[in-house]
Amino acid sequence: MADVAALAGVSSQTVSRVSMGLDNVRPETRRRVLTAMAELGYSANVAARALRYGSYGTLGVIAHRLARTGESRTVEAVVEAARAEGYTVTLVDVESPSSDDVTAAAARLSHQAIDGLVIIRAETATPDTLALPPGMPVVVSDSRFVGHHPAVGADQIDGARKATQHLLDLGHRTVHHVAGPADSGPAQMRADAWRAALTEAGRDVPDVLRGDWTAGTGYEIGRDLAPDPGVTAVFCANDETAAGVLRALHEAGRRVPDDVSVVGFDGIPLAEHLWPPLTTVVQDFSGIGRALVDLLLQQVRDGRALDDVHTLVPVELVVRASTGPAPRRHGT
Amino acid sequence: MADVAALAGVSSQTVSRVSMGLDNVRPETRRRVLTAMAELGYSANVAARALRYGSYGTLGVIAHRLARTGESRTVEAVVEAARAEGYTVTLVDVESPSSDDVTAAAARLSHQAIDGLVIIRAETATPDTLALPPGMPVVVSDSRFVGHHPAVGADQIDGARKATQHLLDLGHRTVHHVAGPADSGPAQMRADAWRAALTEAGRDVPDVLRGDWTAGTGYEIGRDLAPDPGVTAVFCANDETAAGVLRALHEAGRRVPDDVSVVGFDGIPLAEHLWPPLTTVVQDFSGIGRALVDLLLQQVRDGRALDDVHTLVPVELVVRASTGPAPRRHGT
DNA sequence: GGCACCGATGTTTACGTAAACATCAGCGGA
DNA sequence: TCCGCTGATGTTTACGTAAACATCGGTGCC
Repeated sequence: MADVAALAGVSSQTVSRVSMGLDNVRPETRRRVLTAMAELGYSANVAARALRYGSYGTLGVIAHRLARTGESRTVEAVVEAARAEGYTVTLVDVESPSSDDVTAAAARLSHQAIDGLVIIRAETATPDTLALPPGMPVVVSDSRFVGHHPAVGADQIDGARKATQHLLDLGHRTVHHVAGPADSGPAQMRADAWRAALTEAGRDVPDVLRGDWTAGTGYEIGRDLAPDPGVTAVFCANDETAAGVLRALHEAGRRVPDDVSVVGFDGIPLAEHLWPPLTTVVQDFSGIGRALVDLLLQQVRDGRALDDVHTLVPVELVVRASTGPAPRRHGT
Repeated sequence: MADVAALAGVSSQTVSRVSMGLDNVRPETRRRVLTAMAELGYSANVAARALRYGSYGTLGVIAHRLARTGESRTVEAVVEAARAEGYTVTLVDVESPSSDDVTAAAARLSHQAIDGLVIIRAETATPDTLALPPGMPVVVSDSRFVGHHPAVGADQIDGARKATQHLLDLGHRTVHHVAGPADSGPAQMRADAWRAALTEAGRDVPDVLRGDWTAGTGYEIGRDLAPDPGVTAVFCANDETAAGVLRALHEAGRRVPDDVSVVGFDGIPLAEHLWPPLTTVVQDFSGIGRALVDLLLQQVRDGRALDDVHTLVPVELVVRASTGPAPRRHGT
């Protein structure tokens, strides 16, 4: 900056004014400064600016298993929304969603230069154990922090109800559920809503089949289910799991949807191109990302904590070829 | 820091020494300072430290369409590798891979606090138009920058050759190719290698079918291909595209692999659970991520540019049920 | 013509940290 | 006993920026 000032024959303060776009600089002076800046390849030092202002123009994001569908799409949306607001995003991927790891990540990040923190799917973390720097604005996505930190989540319950009801409407006597891991909040909500929908309809509630979001366990569970003629409708906690179930059904020679109907959850781009195309509950990940950034920036800018805000993002059931009428039973 | 010093009854310099872990502080003094730090919830201000040192402990990453398979897995690996080296990662997602957008993103990022820059799949950008701050260390992944910036890429050529050869070995007369977008370097390399493999084997080279990495165009192209009995083997530029092709073949009633064999590229987790399970060329994304960070940190730490380093990460052909012997032709 | 005011620009200072240098107490050897 | 050395700690300064304040030349009005 001093070099630029010297070259342009002005004071460093004038350079600062030009670089900040203030208008109380003579056009002629401004031009000289800009020329000097270009010539020296000058650009403002962010560290100094952050030091001066106490803010960084950066949001921290903590995600678990970033490469997973929901995570990467949410992160993409957060990055996008943050950019629109003039913020960049610093990312930390935690190995496990345990509160210890999340706390450690939060600590690492808050020692970094961030103005606020987005926690994506802090599955098992409980509020008591999440130690955050005092005054650090936080939002969480899809978690159990609801009531402790502002939160944004897709309407898991509505989605799971719609999926279950869709299958019942098609004439299936009951619906089996391949759930996500027990320590996941969203998995729990989906399972609960599935159970509630069956109970309200007065149907039998089969045991929950416990998956871990991966296609691999979906496949294994599917192989157990396939020989059972009583299984005619399966609601899977996510699309990957559903893909595994579909594969197991194909291998066992059971036709989809003639013998068994399958529904997924998430709405991954590939869902439409599985075989058969998968009926699924589509989440609006980019809406979630925008809402997260929105809620976070409200706090960052007002310097005020929003404790009990909870934004619910609607979901949509998209019906495709993987679901169909229940097969006629013998003697019916 | 001043508050901590006052509370502990020492100078701020002593606080600094404790916070940096230097050992020339009496244990008793250190204890007092640590107590004061804990009491006040003190943690060092990164901006000031960065200002003092001129380095930020942060790497910038520019990605296009972050939620795509290869991108998110590479980013995850970069984040992981960077963390292992004590760096955090700041992320920018560009809307298009054009050099304009990448340049703008690089400019935005270099105004941010970063020590080095990772560009993932800068598809169309050409070196001439990529204006980077002088002295900013850079690595690129899978791009045409090879020879201008240090680069890391999967061995696209070997992978595409293996895929094509695998199909020829199964007795197929030729192999059709559903390519990625024309402006993508990796797509180009895969198409070139496919063409070379066919030519060397003395086979006909069908027209390239131009996709855009999505399952949607794979499906559309698949619908065009399905009615043609001359099409018995299809090599797709990525797994998503292959999923679309599979769907189109199923809908048209062509059996896989009995009538048509299909090969993908990338090795997404879902590939194994498509129907039928997809033969594909598996890329080692986490290896790529590690190599990128490696190459970048060499430059950051030595302050020296590595101009013509090009790390090639091996790929592996994984054969599954989507490929099989060529169907017997009439009269053979 | 002189004075008050305004816009353009320069000067001083503070942000929080850590290196460099200064100081000071205590200890061992001559 | 005194000197010099060593280790612990304090003081000064610089990093690059921008706010706050100071200055200076010009303009308009009485």
